Amino acid sequence: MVSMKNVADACGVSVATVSKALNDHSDIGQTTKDAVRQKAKELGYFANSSARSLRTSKSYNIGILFEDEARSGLTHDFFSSVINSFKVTVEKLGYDITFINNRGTGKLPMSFLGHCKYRGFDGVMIVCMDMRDAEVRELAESDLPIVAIDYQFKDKLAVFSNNNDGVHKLATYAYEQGHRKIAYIHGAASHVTEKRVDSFFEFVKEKGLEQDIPEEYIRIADYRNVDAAAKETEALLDLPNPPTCILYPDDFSTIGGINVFKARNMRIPEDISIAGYDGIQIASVLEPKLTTIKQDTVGMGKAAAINLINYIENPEGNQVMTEVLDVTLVEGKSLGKLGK
Amino acid sequence: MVSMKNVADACGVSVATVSKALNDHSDIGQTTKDAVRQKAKELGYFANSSARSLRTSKSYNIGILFEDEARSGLTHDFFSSVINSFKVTVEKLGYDITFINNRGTGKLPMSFLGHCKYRGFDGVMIVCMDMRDAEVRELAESDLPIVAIDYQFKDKLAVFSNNNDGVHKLATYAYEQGHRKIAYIHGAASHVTEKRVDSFFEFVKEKGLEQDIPEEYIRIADYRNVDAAAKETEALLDLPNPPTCILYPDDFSTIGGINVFKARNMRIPEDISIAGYDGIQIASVLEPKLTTIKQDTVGMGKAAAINLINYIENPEGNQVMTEVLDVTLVEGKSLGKLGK
DNA sequence: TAAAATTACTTAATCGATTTCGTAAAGTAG
DNA sequence: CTACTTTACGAAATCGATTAAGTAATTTTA
Repeated sequence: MVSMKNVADACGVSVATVSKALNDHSDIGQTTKDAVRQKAKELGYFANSSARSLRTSKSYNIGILFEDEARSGLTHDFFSSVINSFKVTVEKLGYDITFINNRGTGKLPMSFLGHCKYRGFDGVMIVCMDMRDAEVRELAESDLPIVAIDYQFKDKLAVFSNNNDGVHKLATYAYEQGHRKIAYIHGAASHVTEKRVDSFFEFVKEKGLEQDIPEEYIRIADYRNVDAAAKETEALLDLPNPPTCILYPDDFSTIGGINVFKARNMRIPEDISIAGYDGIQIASVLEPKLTTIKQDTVGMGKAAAINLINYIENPEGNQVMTEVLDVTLVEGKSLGKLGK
Repeated sequence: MVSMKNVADACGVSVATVSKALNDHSDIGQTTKDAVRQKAKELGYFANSSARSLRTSKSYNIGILFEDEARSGLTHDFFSSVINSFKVTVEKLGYDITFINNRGTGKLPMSFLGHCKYRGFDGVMIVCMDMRDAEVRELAESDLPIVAIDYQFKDKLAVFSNNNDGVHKLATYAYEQGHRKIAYIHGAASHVTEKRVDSFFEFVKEKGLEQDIPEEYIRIADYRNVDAAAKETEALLDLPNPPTCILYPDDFSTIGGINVFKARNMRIPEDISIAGYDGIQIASVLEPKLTTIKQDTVGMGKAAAINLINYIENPEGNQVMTEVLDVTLVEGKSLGKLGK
């Protein structure tokens, strides 16, 4: 391995000079800098991050804590999009990303926090975890700079998608299209789900739809679970007084509904109106084009990255601790005017 | 920061003893080991990977080189599934993963190889890159342990999905269902695409279908591009002598075809038969269920991880340098018997 | 019982880069 | 021509952990 020592020897200068030359310090002459850089390239010198961060306590590495309950891992549209945007942004800012796990490195087991300390991450992004998990809490209560997605830890950074607004906007849109009998199949219990459901009930109260929307209209199906969505759709359609519009937990889940409608020879949106949530690619290619709420995943990843790194590099400054990103209603063709 | 020094002082032993105690060396007494571990936990000691790898030249960290031409990044079903499986497996084996980039760490720019040397990765997985890129070549020609997905670098490990077999199997299945006029919309040029197309022509020759399958039946549409697939589908249907069966570049692309058929009131598989490729989740939830070739993404990621780490830890041993994973035909309902 | 072996540590060098402090040489001012 | 700056570099400590080599104390062997 070629080290600064080798370059120094080859140039006839000291290691200190090589270090300063490569890092462009002001107290090294231009001639020397050029010579050192030239030789470094010639010898195939590469800096050593271990040595550097050992000395400086700066790793230029961000940990990502990401574990999907459904174990779909990185194949989860929403989260992988956020993560990808986060990755691109931190890389642009000169940082790398490494995934956090609690399996331990080498042979020794290690908690999430232990892993972060071990790797010396400058900061951490937490996304899509069971936030009540003991190890996650331990991490969140540590002194590390942390940004969480769709969750607020005490005194930590957070980036939210406007979940209240999303469902409210969607339901209101359905209302404006003339729908009153609006059913909502929401995802499995979580902080995000809670907010969405609350916001749906707020909409109901706001429009005085307590009579139109009975309890049976509110159902639950795991996120991204087509079969579960299909099952709940059947149940809704079999009600004596079925809804005219169904809101699904997410875009993917609508496929479950669509299959049921097809089997029953129901047309969208003539016989039944539906809407998804997320605004992932599939929403725009289904026929009819899905009406949905697009979450700004790219914006979320980017904001998380920028706010986190700003916090890391400037811990005293005025920080954006919490950022809420707007969602947008994507008007497809799946939610039509009632009676049209 | 709590270091071994602190633990050593608190225990009244030397730093060496602490190190050995924590690493379970045989020349430390059980009493001392217990005491040291106890104190370490008490003081909140965490090992320091920088110090460790500086000393041992072992990082227990694997670099992943992953850049999608289409810039869909981690949201790409196939690749993200391979990566996820790779991640899970290496973590089980005590390694972390970090993404490689060439934006440089800190402030200095850095090539892919430079980045790998800088971080001291023990090995690298290359997936889904333009393998002819100069920087990729530089990396692939280095002395680093490398495993590539669906590509063979000289003297490096590789894991393939059986691309020849896949298309051949699928086309043959269509043939057995009575189809002769089989069109193939293949993906954009790449090593993988080449293999698949070759294998299709092999099938044509094998069955003597040169007359049935004219040149116009072979078309090109970017992978995962619904619009492009739709366009090519239209073109195929508008031929004076249209095909009875269309093979698409991937599962997602079939949606483009499905939309076209819907618009033309054509039923699947009664009026037209189709098949996808990949076997991602969406294939199993579409109606009708898609006939497709399932690639063993989980197996690929796992094999890549196991072979790479085996190579790293045992460079002299007998290595599995190249592994080809079988694909399986998933019989859906989208490719039917002709004339039935 | 003396010699040999085993046990349980410690000492000190080392990995590669950064950084504070120091200093010789050259330049500038008075 | 002397005194003060400025420029350009070097010496050495340091970050935290590992490990070869050494050593004292204890146990075993002959």
